[in-house]
Amino acid sequence: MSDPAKPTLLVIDGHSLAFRAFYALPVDSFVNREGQHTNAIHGFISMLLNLLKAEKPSHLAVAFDISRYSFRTREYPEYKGTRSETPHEFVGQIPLLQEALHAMGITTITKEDFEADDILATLAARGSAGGYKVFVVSGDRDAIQMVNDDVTLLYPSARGVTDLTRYDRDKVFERYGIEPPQYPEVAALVGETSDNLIGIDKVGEKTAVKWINQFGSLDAIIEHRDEIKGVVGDKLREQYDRAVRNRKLNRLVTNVELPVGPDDLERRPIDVEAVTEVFDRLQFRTLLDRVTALAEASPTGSAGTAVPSADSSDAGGHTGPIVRTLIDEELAHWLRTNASAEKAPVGVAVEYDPAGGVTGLGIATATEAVHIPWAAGRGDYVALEEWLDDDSAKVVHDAKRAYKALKRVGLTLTGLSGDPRVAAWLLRPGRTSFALGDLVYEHLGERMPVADPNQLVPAEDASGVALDAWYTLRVADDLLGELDEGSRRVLTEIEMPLVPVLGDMELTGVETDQPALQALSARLGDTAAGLAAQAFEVIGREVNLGSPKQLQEVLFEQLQMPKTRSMKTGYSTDAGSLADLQDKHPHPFLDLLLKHRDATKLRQIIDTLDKAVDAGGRIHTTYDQTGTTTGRISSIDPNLQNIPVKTSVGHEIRAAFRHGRDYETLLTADYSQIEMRIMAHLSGDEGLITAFTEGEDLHRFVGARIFGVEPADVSPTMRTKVKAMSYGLAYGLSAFGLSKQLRIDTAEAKQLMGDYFSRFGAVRDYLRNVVVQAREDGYTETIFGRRRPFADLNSSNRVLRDNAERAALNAPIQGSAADIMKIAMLGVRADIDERELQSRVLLQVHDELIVEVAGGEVDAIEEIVRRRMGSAADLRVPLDVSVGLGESWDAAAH
DNA sequence: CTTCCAACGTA
DNA sequence: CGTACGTTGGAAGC
Repeated sequence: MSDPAKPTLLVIDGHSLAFRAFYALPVDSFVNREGQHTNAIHGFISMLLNLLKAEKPSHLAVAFDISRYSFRTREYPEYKGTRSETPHEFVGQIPLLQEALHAMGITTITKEDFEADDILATLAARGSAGGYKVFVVSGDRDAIQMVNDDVTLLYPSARGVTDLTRYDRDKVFERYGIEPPQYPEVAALVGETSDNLIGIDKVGEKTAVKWINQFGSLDAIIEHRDEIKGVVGDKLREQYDRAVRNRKLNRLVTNVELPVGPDDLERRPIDVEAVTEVFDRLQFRTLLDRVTALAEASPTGSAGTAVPSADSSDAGGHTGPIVRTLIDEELAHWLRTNASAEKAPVGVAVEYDPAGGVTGLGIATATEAVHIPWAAGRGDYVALEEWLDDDSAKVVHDAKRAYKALKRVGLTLTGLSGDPRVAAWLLRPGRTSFALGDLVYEHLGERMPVADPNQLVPAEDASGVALDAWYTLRVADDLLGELDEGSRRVLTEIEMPLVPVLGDMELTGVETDQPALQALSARLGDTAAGLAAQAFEVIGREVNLGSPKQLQEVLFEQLQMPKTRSMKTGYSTDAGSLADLQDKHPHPFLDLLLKHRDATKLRQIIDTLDKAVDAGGRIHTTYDQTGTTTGRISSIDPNLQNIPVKTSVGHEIRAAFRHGRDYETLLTADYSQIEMRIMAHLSGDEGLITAFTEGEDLHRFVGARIFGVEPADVSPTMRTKVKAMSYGLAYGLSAFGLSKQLRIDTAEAKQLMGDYFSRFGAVRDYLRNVVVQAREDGYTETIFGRRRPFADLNSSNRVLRDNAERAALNAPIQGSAADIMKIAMLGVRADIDERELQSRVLLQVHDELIVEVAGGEVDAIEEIVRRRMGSAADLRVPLDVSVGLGESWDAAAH
């Protein structure tokens, strides 16, 4: 333990420790979803957290080398010359580590022309002179010279980076038999292979220590070199200049000019929001927990607490609200006084029961919070019901969930003005958690009280939901303040009005022909079984055809097929690879396997749908309003946005989605080529705009321009190529990718791309500019101001950077399309409500809406849908909408 | 029992 | 070496 009377300074050699960590942890076990290796960062942070806990330093800094070059390499170019290339997996981890450290409030220091150890030595010297107890963490043995009564070296052992050996004066003496300042003299005599410093031949540690103890210093040894007998004496006399040079180079500089001194390194609060962002990106879950736990424990020293404590009497300036339970007239009065339409928004939270019902409500202003027990069928909540359904502004976390739960118990939630979940998503769509507690912690720096998990029955006072409402309001305020104006408008004008629209779509569900699904499943089951039997016959044994591992055995060992694309776990057996194999090495097993996979996959999809059918024969999906990074909604449980369509079985599946008994038909409406139209709009490319305003068939028109023929003479092959090219553009497709997809050679693909861009140059300019702009701004923006931040556009890791560039290229296009569809949905809903029609939108599949049309409303709905979808945005090209009618989703397709 | 991966469905 | 998603079974880790 450190002396409580003395401040403790901890200084770390960032590069050497990160490098140790890199070799201590398996590279392949630490890769984030973007392919960035993180093992060095993980190991380093883990070590750091252990140190913070164990040593509780009051002052802290991490020093980094700027480059491999320093005054030492100028003096002796061979210095560290034997070091090999930095492994590519290590590249890029250092900047990320520095980012993580900054988020943790830790100072990092670099100094041109010096090595990190010189910085450490300087800080250690100043710290020790300034009355600090100093810990130096370095993986470089030269750091031993810094050790004295105030300075302890923590040196990583061979076992790993978290296992540090403490070298104080006694330990150094015990290990080397000398005092710390003498260590570099020993090292100078012996040499240091890792630094490419060659010592005196035949002199090892034993000899060097013996001489030092005998003569007192390196200078004295050299002075008395004639007294040393034997071969080593000869070598010393021959080579002593080596020791002199080594000593010059391994002397750490203790007076580097630094912008900071020990006193400036007082530990600062951890920026939990920033840490969460960085760790999310790195996919450090347990480390995030450890850091936040540390932030809560609050560091030592007078820097203050890392975060205001949840204790409301503490810092942060917030005292807890007055919590009361109100019903009847008292509640009515409270609502009139505190939560009318003229007042500021209030927070609302719902207490859900496990079945999806409601057991209570919380409503809160900035200073007061009210708990309302709810029991279905009680008649004394008239004022509450009216208030919920009026225009007074309500802020609700996960508003869609609340809207649905309340609607199920007969309450309508209106006036939704904000949702911290959605706001946090708009601020940073890539984040992993949108839980209220996490948002509160990050943005307010407070821990929400959690219910005691050991308590089976919730507390009697049930103030929990009232406090939820209070925190909801406060965190929503904070988030709103962080949003830029464009994002705020997306929140209030698109996302919040969309909540009830999506909620009603989910509650309504879609009618399903369950017997048809089951029959289809059985049929595919038979098919699959037959195919499996044949496949087993062909290979003479039974294997699990669904196991990539067992398939690899069959294909590459038993059947000796040529190796396919290699993966982490072996060689790929995906459909593309199998098709390639069939070309090179035809075998009946391959075809049977592909067909079997097809049948089982479809059956699995059908069975999933079958299980999701409710008692009323309908399937209810849940739309995740915060599920994507681009602005789209996603669909879960079940996912109705990936129902097969391309194959004949796909059509049969879609034929099982039908209109309800009391409705006349299904109507599907979809945007044609919306993303290409958005590209035309955003790029302002005259050619592309003309294609959309004049051309009958986009790809034919574009093909005619590219190949220099009349539209009528564009062959199907030409059209296919142009279509692939056009669609690929918005995804950042390369010539290589295009050639692979079209099975043409790269030269032809390059030619095609060149021809395309020579005719539609503004498209290329636009796509380039998106990336340039995003690199500058750090984010992309849709037509409506929805932002998506990008962290890796300036990454030194090419894979990361390229991936980020393609995503940045696509984000404004995909995102604007998503915005347009959402605006259209709001318009359709507004018209249906206004005209009191009975028809209802059931599903959204990114560029398609499926509507269940009530009797006699077909014409009205078609008009509404066409008009609202067609006018959702005012672009330089028309938005084309195609509409189909039919008794099933399949029949209504077009 | 949980987490990861390969594979594959959609726009 | 093409963006954005969700679900699945098997394998591997606990």
